[in-house]
Amino acid sequence: MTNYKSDFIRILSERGFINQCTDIEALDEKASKEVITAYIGFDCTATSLHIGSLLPIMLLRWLQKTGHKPVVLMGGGTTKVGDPSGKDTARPIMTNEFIANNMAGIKTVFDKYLEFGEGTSDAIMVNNDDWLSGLSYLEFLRDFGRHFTINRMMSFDSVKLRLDREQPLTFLEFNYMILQAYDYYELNKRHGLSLQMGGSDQWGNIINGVELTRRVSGNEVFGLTVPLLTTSTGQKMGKTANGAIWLNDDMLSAYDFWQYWRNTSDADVGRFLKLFTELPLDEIAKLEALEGQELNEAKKILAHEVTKLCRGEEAAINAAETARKTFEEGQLGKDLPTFEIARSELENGIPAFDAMRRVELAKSGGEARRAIKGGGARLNDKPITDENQLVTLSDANEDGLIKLSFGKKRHALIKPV
RNA sequence: GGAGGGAUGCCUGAGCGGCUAAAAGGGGCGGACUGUAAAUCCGCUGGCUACGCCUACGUUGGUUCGAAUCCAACUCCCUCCA
Repeated sequence: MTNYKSDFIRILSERGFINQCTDIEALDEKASKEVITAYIGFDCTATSLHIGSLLPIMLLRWLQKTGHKPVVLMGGGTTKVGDPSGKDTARPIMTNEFIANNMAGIKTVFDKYLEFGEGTSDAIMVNNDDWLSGLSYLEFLRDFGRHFTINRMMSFDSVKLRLDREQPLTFLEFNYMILQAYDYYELNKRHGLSLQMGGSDQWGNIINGVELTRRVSGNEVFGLTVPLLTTSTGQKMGKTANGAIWLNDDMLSAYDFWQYWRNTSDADVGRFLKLFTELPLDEIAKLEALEGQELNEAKKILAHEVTKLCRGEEAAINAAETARKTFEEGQLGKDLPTFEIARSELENGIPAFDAMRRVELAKSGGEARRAIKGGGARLNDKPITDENQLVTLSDANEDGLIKLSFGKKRHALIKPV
């Protein structure tokens, strides 16, 4: 490993953030001498980002921590087009209202990771719709279109993937990379940005921007990507039986968020501690060295640290406590998802399969029935043997709660009201 | 504009008149084993209070006792020709 001069590049390198960089030595040199302003773009395709975006966010956080200036680019304009990178079908066109709504949801998460303001290393947020929507087609083609050759565009992975698989790539999507490249030029001009970062799937888009900026304005700017994270089992991160692991708390409870990290595979613990927490490396090295069952302690620390950043310390502590009660003491943790059901209804009894569905452990009655048949459903920790078995008020424990479980890890409570 | 090929469940991909809620693999979920891990083995994988019913094989009609399978039109895609 090379000895980097700047804190920024050195830390990224030590922690495993760097996948590719246009010119790491020159960037390091620059970062060691002056405050660099760097940005990452975020698509507005959903009302919240999920943990797939956490790595880029941590990147911005380290940037700020090492004295540089982060710029969060909301893709309000580019989301109207849709990034074809890594996708083998076009995404449906999203309405402007939908995009605006998504952007509002996504914005909230950044306050937790970055300091916004007017100071030299304070973060700012910009929206590329501000300059993209007003572009005049013909002028844009003459000023910027001439810098792109089709020959070269065809050689990018995002394009090749579609062509190789004989999937259609519309002209709309084909233009995405040009718009993103233009973003870089525009941000360099407006705010003096000299570094664009992103996931490794953005490499092609990023170097297009680097080149466009150099050709049009003659400025040397940089690009840097983080690895596309997969778990050691080769899965993309962030999917579970319940859905995606969202960053926004109204989309996923802190308990479920905590649990996701607690369930990290052994082989991933060290890597994730380096990437997703800010613990010192020597401490991580100790945790990583734990073996067998003891590694579970490292997973709890991982879960705590990540949850603390994203959801706050109190939420992290509560989640840990609920998990401890649920798994280590076999009791009921108060953060388990709780559903209110009318007393009168419970007096008559609700069939077990229906109760499973009502507390959202199963998506359908059929799924609940299958779980029961397969021996994976439990009422107050006792296996449910008959799918029509009634859940009644008499199943409530001393605190007046009824516990239903789907598998060993997913639990929910019924509160009679 | 002309000629051919294609569209199947979360994905890949068989089926080409009844035995097909649709082979096989992947993924996912559950169980056993464990450490709330991995690997391995086993089961499940459209909906419905359910030995039955309903919706499904691009869309809409048609042929037939019966269609994912045959016919027609349409939509979208691919390849070749102009």
